[in-house]
Amino acid sequence: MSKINVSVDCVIFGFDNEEKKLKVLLIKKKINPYDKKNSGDQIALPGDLIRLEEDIDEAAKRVLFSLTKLNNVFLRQYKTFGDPKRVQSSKDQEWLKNFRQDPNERVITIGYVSLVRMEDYIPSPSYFADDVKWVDILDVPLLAFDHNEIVESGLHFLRNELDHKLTSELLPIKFTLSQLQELHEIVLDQKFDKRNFRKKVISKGKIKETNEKQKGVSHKPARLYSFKN
Amino acid sequence: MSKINVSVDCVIFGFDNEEKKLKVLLIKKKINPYDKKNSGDQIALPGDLIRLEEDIDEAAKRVLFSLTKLNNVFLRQYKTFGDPKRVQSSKDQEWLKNFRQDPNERVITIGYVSLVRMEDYIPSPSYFADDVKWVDILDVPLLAFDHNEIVESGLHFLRNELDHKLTSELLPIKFTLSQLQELHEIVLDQKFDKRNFRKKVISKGKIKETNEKQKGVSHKPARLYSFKN
DNA sequence: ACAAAAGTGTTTTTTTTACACCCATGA
DNA sequence: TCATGGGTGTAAAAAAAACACTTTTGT
Repeated sequence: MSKINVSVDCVIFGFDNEEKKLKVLLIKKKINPYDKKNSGDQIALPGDLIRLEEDIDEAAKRVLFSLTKLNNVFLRQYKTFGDPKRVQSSKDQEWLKNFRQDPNERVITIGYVSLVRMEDYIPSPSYFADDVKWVDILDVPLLAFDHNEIVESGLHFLRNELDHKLTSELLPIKFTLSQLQELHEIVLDQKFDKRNFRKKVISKGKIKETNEKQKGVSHKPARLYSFKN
Repeated sequence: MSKINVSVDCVIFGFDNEEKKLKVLLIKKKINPYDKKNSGDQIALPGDLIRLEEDIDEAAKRVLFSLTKLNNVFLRQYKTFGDPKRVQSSKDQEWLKNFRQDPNERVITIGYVSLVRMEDYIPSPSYFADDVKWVDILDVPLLAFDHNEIVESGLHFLRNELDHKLTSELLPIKFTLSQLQELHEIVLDQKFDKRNFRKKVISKGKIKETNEKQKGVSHKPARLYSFKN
């Protein structure tokens, strides 16, 4: 017999339009209500065991929804973490023993990343999540298990793979080129030249002009674009 | 209880220096000796369940060795396959029922790719492998489970990720630039211009000249290079 | 009229591609 | 001396980077 616990962990990056920052969605896990010291307090990625007959991509969607109520998020599998000791550090045992039959058993986890517009996805804690919040990627605290490593490698993956499919989730259906540029700048943490950025993005042929313009802005209104298809 | 069988599958690509082709390593699985029809005959990737307390990267090495005797292969994890029905097609049940307690149980598999010099890695079947062979990537037959899909996506990954770490396994410690070029041409299935290839590969700074030259060739002997570090 | 972001072209630099001949060796 | 693959530079084309001023709107 060599069956193993398998979980999914979701690294949801949020593009914060107000603070112009990239954030990551973290949950605070419910602790044992009888534990007065709150020693089981844990900040973690939304993640949980997958079910016996569930597709892994489906599991990622379900788990994300069950803990945060986020729905319709495009999730991309990027890496599986399988160190046999990854959940056995002492900091994690307190929580595990309330939620798992055998808290010492290994868990292999499949990592998923996504990138969403923060304002469109208001998470709300549920199930074993006591709280859910967006945390600046520069202020990520010590997390449960190996979740700091999972966040790091998720960010790395995101920056290398930033493309049409991920970015098209992030903007309104109709958006300005400046919004698109800002998105790229925040995610990649790099500045681009306005003219060059426009030339390149238009030449890629993934977006098209609409006839509409911004309304109610106290400057020249920008033309709105949309993604093709 | 939601523990699941987890396996690794190794997609080992072999660079065939004689035929100048890219091949993939497949095993023929042992069938039930009492089954006269040989109906359990299966060609598959080398892969097997991981052990209870084993790191997944270690598992990939162990499994590859246990089935093919290949050793010291640099394996890279690239994707996890988790369709709950992936091992339940009828073509696979015959074999499974001889090797698994419950042949209907799902198995999640973690895919690993590698690229090796065929001549350096002479596989030899062992454990439940009846035979091991290198098969031209254009002649891959119908495989067990979803292994055709795993091979396809492994090839895709390889072509996108071909880099120093993968290629340095493929050549002798000291190699000529023509050997390096040929390797790239075969793996990527593309021709390159000799002068441009040399310029680019030298400018990347990953290789260095040695003072040695080829010996015993009936043409101008080529300078030998080695990878840095 | 002013502030604020939109919009737009040209030049320079860098990178990539195309291309052809002489060289050193073994047979 | 011939056959074989080794080795080299330059020009053209394409892609990327640098750069500054005018326009339209709301206040």
